[in-house]
Amino acid sequence: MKISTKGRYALRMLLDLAEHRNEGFIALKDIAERQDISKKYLEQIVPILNKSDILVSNRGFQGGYQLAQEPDRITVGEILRLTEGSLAPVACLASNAANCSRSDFCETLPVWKGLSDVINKYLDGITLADIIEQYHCTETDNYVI
Amino acid sequence: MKISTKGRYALRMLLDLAEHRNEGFIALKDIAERQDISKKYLEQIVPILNKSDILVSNRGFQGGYQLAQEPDRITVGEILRLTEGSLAPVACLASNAANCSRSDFCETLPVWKGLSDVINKYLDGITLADIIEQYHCTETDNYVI
DNA sequence: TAAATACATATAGTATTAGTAGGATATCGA
DNA sequence: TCGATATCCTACTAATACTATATGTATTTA
Repeated sequence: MKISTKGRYALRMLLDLAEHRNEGFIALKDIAERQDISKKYLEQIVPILNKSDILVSNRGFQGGYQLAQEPDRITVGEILRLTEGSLAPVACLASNAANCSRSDFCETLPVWKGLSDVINKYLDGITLADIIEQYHCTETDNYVI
Repeated sequence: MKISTKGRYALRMLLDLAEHRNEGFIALKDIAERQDISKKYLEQIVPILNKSDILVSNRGFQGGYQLAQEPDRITVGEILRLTEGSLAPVACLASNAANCSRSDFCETLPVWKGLSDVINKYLDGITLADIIEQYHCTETDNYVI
């Protein structure tokens, strides 16, 4: 029941982009250095994000990445669903799930369904802008739905 | 971000015990057959639960397992924390976590902390009795906090 | 053209998951 | 006491996922 490095690094990368969003295209090299993440590994994560319209990229000299939307329009749920594949806590609830033979009489399915809803609802309620704002606040409370 | 078979099977085993709690000690063999889970694999999961006071076991002829508490006293959160090790969505929040060097200035930590709280709160709000009651209801809504 | 950068693909070690398998040990009923 | 039944213990294994590293190609701008 863990978020993988793919999801965590993607979030940190996009946060980094959000905080430098007035500096033109940001090279992956800079993000990798600031966040202390292998650039090569980030290169593997970027295409996942690039398929959606979260990122805009520019190749060549002084190329790099920019956010395609304002930080208050990008939610953590959106990022993690892309990178983790699915936020469903059991395979039978994932969008690409083969139909489980037990699903018709499974007592536990509603529990997992409810858990999935709670997780998605919480993460969809947090934007990149929320995280940055909270970080520069003295307030250290958690996010609430 | 998945609950493993250990946690899912443990929950189904305890639900089975809850539903047969007036029949004395229940043999693992019977649970394994009813739930269609390998008995040998269940034998591996049981000791984890047996360390806490969720289960009472009886060896020998006509031995087996019983719930040590009423089904409305046993929560899903309790079961899953035992079998999954921890329900923390990131390693640095697990109880046995080595201190992460980034934790002092990590922007994302509050997000994970909040997610962890939401998950634990939801799962601690559901008991075995809740699941059984809901299953025998026509109502198919999800659990709510 | 040269340098910097994104993009693509292949490889690989390590850890975790999800079991199997076999036997040892304890306990109960007859 | 004996044997049946059941829990308990310890390895072993195949498959998969995780977490990268390595190498090379395409593209852009100065």
